[in-house]
Amino acid sequence: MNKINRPNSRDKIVTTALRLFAQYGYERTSIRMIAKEAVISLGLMYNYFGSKDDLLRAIFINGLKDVEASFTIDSQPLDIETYLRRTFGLLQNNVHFWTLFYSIRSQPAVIQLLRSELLQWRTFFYKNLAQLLANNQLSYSSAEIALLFATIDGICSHYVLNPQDYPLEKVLARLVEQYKGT
Amino acid sequence: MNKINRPNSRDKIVTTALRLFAQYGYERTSIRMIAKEAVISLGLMYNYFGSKDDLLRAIFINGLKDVEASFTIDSQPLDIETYLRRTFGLLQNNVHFWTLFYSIRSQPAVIQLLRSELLQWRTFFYKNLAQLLANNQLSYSSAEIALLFATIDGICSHYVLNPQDYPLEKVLARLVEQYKGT
Amino acid sequence: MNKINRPNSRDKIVTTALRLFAQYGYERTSIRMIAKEAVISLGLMYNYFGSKDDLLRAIFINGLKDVEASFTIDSQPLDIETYLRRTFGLLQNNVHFWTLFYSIRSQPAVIQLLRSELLQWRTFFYKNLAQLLANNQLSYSSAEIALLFATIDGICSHYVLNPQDYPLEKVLARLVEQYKGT
Amino acid sequence: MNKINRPNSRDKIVTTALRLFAQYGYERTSIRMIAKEAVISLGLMYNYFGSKDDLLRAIFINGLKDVEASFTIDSQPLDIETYLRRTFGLLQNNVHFWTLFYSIRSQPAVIQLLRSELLQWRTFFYKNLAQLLANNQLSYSSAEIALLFATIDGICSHYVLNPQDYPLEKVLARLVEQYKGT
DNA sequence: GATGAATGAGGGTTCATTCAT
DNA sequence: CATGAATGAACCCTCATTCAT
Repeated sequence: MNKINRPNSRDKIVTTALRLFAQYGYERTSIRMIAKEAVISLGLMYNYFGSKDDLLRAIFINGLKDVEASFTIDSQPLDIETYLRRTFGLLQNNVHFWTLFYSIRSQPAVIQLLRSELLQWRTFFYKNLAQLLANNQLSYSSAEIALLFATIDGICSHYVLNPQDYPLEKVLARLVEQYKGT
Repeated sequence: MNKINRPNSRDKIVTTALRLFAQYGYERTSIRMIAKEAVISLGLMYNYFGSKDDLLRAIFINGLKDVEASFTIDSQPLDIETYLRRTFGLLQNNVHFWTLFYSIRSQPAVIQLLRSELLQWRTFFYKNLAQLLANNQLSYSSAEIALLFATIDGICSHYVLNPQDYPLEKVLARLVEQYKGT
Repeated sequence: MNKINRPNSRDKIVTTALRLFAQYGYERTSIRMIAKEAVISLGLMYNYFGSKDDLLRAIFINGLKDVEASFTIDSQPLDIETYLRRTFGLLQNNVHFWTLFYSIRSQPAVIQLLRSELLQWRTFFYKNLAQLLANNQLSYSSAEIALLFATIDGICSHYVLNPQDYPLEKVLARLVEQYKGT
Repeated sequence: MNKINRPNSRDKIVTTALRLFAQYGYERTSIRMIAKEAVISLGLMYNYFGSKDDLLRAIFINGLKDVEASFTIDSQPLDIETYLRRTFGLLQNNVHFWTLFYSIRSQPAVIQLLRSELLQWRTFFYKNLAQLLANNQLSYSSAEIALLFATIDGICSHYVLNPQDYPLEKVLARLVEQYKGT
């Protein structure tokens, strides 16, 4: 939103594109669809973004910024439950983005566009998890981290496949138990 | 392969398509690319499959058949390690297929084509995991199953993103420990 | 024509398509041919019409509108000669359209697209003929109408097969005689 | 039919092709459809005919032969009613052929293939009609002939558009009246 | 900033035709 | 005679992108 809540064109484009990309997939969403849905003219997108790929990249970078923001404000260590709750909170706050994220992460063609962003995300996540395990007096071998990473990522990807029905809370509880109980 | 190792056209199409779908993604792989790569004519695919979608479906169904085959031959219960080794063995035996699998599972448009196959796969996996946990005197609440499912799925999806470097063996060992040690 | 005689793209498409459809037949006229002949780009047609079928339908509806317009302006009954002259006048004014009309009316595949338009045309024509015969104190049994309809339709179809040489005027005169003389 | 009622392949091809051409149109009927419907192999048609166009021509020539045969057996003049009944009899005996005939006669592209046959048919018909009118002490100006030709042709073309419902008998009766009564 | 007509490469698909068997 | 796998030109259509207004 820009100024007094009047969404400007750029925001309308980004928001609409994110929604449609998530709903139909990046490739199946045409610029025409976005323009029609956002009620703007066909060519306007090119005033703000160089290409469709650029638009995707902008959306992506923007979405990942939230992650970093969410985890760099703490001065003191988080316990596992808090950490997971915050992670899944991000997921639930922006389901469209994470749906897009997972629909794209495994697409070899598109992945090229976002190589550095994805790498950065992965690195950030790894560091965070290492810190988390260390802070909680847990083993933090690379295997342990990779395992926890895979678990969290698996949960998130399952969640976005079916947000309505996924028992996120229960799975979270069980995961906390597993790590707390050891 | 047909007869004395001479691959017939249908097999060439399927093999090539699987490889290219995995490499470039389903949408970005054109029938023309497949024909050129398989060194056949443009129209030949349509002698064997009704459409590009049909080809994908055939590849998919075929790939998932292996999973079922691999887990329905046992008369006695498997322990966790054996089960995981076999699962990851399938993954490593057919990396192209599983790359395709993960590149498609989150694509809303394509998912429609394969809804029933995906559901079947998920159901089969769930039942297997429930059985596995029960056989090994472990809790098998739905949360526990969902958690283990997400973990295995997460590992697999991470593996196909980078088969060369992923420390599959170590992660597997750690996962076994986690479940054995409890 | 748009404004000061500068034909806009839509008109160019419609005019060119009508000419080519008439000349080569609907099926044998490709979108590429139309684009090339109209000196526009290949895809432009799709800015104005949803499909090739849609274009045909638009041309058809437009052509038939003229018929109705031409016969609904009279407050008083027409005599046979006037009626026939007007009918054949329409034919001569828009030979391309009527050539297309007759090239399509008997094509089972294409006919589906235009079922309702063709039915409407036929109904309108029938009503007109009934009125005409009644106004001129002639028998107007259904057989009489069907016969006159077939005669006029036959003349028109023969005319468009060879507009240069067809003795339309003489045939018209003879037909008028036949009905006047009875 | 060949020999003792066992239709040979050539006949099966011709019969099936005629039916399908009439039903779907020449362009929309593929060689594949014919082969499948005739239960023969895809390539067999090319053993008997040089091309799809050749097949059409053969069907056409064959169908028109019947017309000539039907009208060259008489040693004595026909009266109008007999003549018309015989003409419409041919129509009703081979609706498929005449449906095809009318679906093709106005198609500019296809007409080239059959130019000489169509011309021959028209000439034959004209001569016949001239003879008929002369024999029945009627005017036989070229306009009169063209008019009668158009009328008969119009009736035939209307008939094949809807053989079930067309009031052929009544129209015929009215036409006879018209010419007898004058 | 904003519009939308115009472009043309490239997509999936069809189909007449050939030819080795 | 008969088969059907194989070919590739051509078809309709979509879409990212440009640019004059």
